[in-house]
Amino acid sequence: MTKAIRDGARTKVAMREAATKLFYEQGYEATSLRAVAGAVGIQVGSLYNHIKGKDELLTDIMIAVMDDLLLLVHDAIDAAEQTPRARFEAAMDCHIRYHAEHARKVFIGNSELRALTNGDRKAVTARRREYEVLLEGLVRDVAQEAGADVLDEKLQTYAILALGAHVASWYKPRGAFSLAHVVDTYTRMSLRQMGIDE
Amino acid sequence: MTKAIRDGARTKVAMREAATKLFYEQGYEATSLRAVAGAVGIQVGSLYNHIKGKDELLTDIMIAVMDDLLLLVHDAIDAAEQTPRARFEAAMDCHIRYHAEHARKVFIGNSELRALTNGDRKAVTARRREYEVLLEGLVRDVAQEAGADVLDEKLQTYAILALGAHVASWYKPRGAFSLAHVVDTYTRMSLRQMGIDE
Amino acid sequence: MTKAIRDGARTKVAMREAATKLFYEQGYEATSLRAVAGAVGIQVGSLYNHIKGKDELLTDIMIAVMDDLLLLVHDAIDAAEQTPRARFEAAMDCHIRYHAEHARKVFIGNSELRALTNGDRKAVTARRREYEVLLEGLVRDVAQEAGADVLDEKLQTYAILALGAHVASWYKPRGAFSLAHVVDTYTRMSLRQMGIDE
Amino acid sequence: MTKAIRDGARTKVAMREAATKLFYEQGYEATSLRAVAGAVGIQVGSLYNHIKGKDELLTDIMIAVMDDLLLLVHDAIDAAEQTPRARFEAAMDCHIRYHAEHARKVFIGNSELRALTNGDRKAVTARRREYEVLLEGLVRDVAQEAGADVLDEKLQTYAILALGAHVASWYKPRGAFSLAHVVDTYTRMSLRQMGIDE
DNA sequence: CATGAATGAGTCTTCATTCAT
DNA sequence: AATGAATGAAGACTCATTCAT
Repeated sequence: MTKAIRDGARTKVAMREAATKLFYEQGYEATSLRAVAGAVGIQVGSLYNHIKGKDELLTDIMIAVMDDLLLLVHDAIDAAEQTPRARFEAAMDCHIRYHAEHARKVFIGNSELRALTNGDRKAVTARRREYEVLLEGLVRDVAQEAGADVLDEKLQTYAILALGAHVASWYKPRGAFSLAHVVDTYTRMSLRQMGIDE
Repeated sequence: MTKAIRDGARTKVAMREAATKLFYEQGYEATSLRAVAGAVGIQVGSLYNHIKGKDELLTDIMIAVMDDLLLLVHDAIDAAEQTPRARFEAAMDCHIRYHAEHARKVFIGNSELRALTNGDRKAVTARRREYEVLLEGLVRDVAQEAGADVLDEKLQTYAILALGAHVASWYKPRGAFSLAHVVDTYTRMSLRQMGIDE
Repeated sequence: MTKAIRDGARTKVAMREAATKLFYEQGYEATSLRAVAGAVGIQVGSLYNHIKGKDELLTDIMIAVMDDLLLLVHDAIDAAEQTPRARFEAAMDCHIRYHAEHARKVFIGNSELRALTNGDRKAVTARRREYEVLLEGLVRDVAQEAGADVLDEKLQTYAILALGAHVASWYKPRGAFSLAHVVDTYTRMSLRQMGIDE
Repeated sequence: MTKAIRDGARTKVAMREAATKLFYEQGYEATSLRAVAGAVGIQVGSLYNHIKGKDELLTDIMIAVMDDLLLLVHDAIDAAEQTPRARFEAAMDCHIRYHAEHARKVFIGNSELRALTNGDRKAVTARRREYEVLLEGLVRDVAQEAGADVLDEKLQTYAILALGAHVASWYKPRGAFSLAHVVDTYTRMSLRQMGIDE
């Protein structure tokens, strides 16, 4: 009866947040739009005033994550001192921190790729590939500067990506580890891994 | 007679394989029993002669993975020379190799935890915890023997677990990397990561 | 000011045209108001500034068709020489011509009767009955004048109505038959059918 | 709870009959599968044990009608004396009779063509075309034999098709006209229409 | 042990309609 | 007049599960 919120922008934001929470907790397929609508406080049909379909909700989250991540890491290395070492450390800080602080969105990004339609999947994987290339370049530069013998640049990069994904799967804000500790430890471990003395 | 029995057993195996393939490709929720039955070549209803419900299919896979992994790693370190270093390397070999060779099952194990019922989830996470403790012990021992300064034993163990999970997400038998290369590289990288010279 | 008024009227006309096109192509039930609004270039909600509901769109078309047809045939027979033969021929010309030239509206009138609400259906069927009675009178007169033996006046009238409906289902302006040819042929065939020499 | 009929064949027949009745009364689009299931006495989902989708219900009816009609008319002209006149009269009898006796199915066939998917529509229109060609041949033969001057063979055939469609739209078993009377009258009217004395 | 028919709850989506702005 | 956001009911279809044969 009462026509509730009546603010398109706010509704859309609420939808994104509800979807993020639910997709994280139950998975995309197991989350019904009923549940999303319920969390927002509107009727199911009303969702369609803001999206074309359920998949849009997922695609939006996944693309936004990668865009955010790319933007933030780029900003971080631009803001850092322009030495390979400083740039690498800035990137690692940003990488781990983002994966921890946005664990839910990142986790969705890592587990729901197959739920995307072909076109959307391409859009997401292109960004993931771009991120990978960015990190690989930083790995190469820092290793070269240090004269270090990286065993395999690509596998080394994968190891760093793996850390991010894993952090996103267990990090909790008030858990056993402080974010600073995790960031610091993983950055130093990665440098060691490349054969670079701290 | 024997034929009937043999067929029954064969059907169950086929079901497990079909379920593994489909859960890996589409996810548990997105996979219908109709699809499983279709892959096996029987009707949906017939599945219920072998399982109690859809979740049993998933639980079986996830528990079997952890049991296999625990068994194999235990066997590997038992068979190795009884030095911490040899035991750690044997475990790493087994860890990475298993994650690569059984990528589909492992991937399911990592992504479908939330689809399990409470009881089953506990059974699985208990085994995962057991595996983590096992690895952590090996990490501690090898570090102590080498007099190395591991930055954080738990985070170090997580990094190794992360490698396994990540390998399972991209490794393909006839891909760009040979299994031996991946195993060797990640083992050496992990030793370096702990501050141990090779 | 005048602009607003003019636009309002223009919108209503556009709505009727869009509805005619869509109801003809997809049927009343299969046509959504969204589609009508889209064809007009406005939002769905805006339609309700001009109509009370979807059914009004259909009723308007169907009643207008019958009113047009009645008016035109009446005019035609009034304008013709006042002999039964001339009046019948004038009516046939008008009948066939209208069904061909307004094929879409007529087709809607013939297929969507059951979509009308009871009251509206009565209004339409009353006019259809009136048209039938009008034709039947012309049939009777022309037969009597010619001393012809019409086999069954009602079935004869139905045959003429059938021709109209059928023409509306296949006639296309630039098709294989010219309108003049169709009109002429069907008029002569109808006379023959009644046993009247041409 | 009770698992009702349990006889696939009987259920399918009941579905077809229910669909015919409902599609005739309300139109294809306006008929819900709920209604069909209700008329059959099963749940909506159970319909899908017998059909792939709602459209199959419609397609089946429409194709069966044309197949029946073609078969019956062919049989009728084969069984008739082998003169053009006898063959034409046999066909007309069968044509009108079928349209009257199966008015509902025929009416569906004439009004729901646009509801079919492209492929199915082609299958149906091919049969309709075949029927038209069959009738046109009979028209030509009977006219030639009688030395009659048919004004336009195609339009003449259309007029006969129109009669069938129209009959199907008003004929009721216990209505004002006996079937024999309708058949006889329309046959004679059609002969007259072609300029053939009875 | 497999089948095919049934269930009933649930899915996403579309729709006509209302109404504050 | 037009918009955009909401409603609530209904739509077709899918699914896990049951069970008589």
